[in-house]
Amino acid sequence: MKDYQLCPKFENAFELLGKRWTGLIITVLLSGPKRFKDISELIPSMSDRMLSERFKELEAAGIILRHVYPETPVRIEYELTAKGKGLKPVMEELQKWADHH
Amino acid sequence: MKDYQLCPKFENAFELLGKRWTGLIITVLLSGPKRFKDISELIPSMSDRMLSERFKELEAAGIILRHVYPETPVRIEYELTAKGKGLKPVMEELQKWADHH
DNA sequence: ATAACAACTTACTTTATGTTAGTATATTAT
DNA sequence: ATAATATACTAACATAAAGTAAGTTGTTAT
Repeated sequence: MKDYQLCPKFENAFELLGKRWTGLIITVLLSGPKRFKDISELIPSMSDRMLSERFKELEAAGIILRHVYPETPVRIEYELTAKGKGLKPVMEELQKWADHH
Repeated sequence: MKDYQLCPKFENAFELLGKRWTGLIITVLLSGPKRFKDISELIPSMSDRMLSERFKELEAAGIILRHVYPETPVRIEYELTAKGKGLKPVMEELQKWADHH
């Protein structure tokens, strides 16, 4: 029964979300811009190394923006782009599912 | 701005979907029960080894069922449980997102 | 007896992730 | 002046996950 065909865009989406931590990082950012340390504390089981790597991937994918505020100490915030915010309904449905099952 | 708290159920959801191939396998199964070879052909970049491993994880998580039909050659089908089918809205939202961005 | 087929499994290599320690820059404390 | 603190990382190394290719099992077909 091979009645289904995967679409490349959908497969691409999973190359991102199918990586560990990516979904949680995006979810946390849906509540507003955050600093490195904030996210690190909200997802304590994730290492700094992974957060740093995921930030770079998400920025390259156009899902987050990196803002540098030259205060002292320097403040760097990560914020979802429109593309990133577009994932909100996905996360909401997933939250519903997680609650039910 | 630490105004967000992750819920454990949601984190669990990402322990599954945050693994490579899991999302695609579930998506393919949303169109109906499939055999090992069917899925393997629908997702050609995935190895048999991974499909086998993911099937076991998904079965253990109560997301798919394994049916054995003692024909010759034996037919084995994998089918989503109610819990598995519950992910349909998630995948639909993700598909929408993938189309727009 | 040999080949063909589905559904895997095994052994080995490569990549991803985890762990711990360290760097750069600036301010504050002693 | 020196040490301590803070943020935002990076580097080096170890372990776990995933990729690759070949092999196994059980059955039917030739």
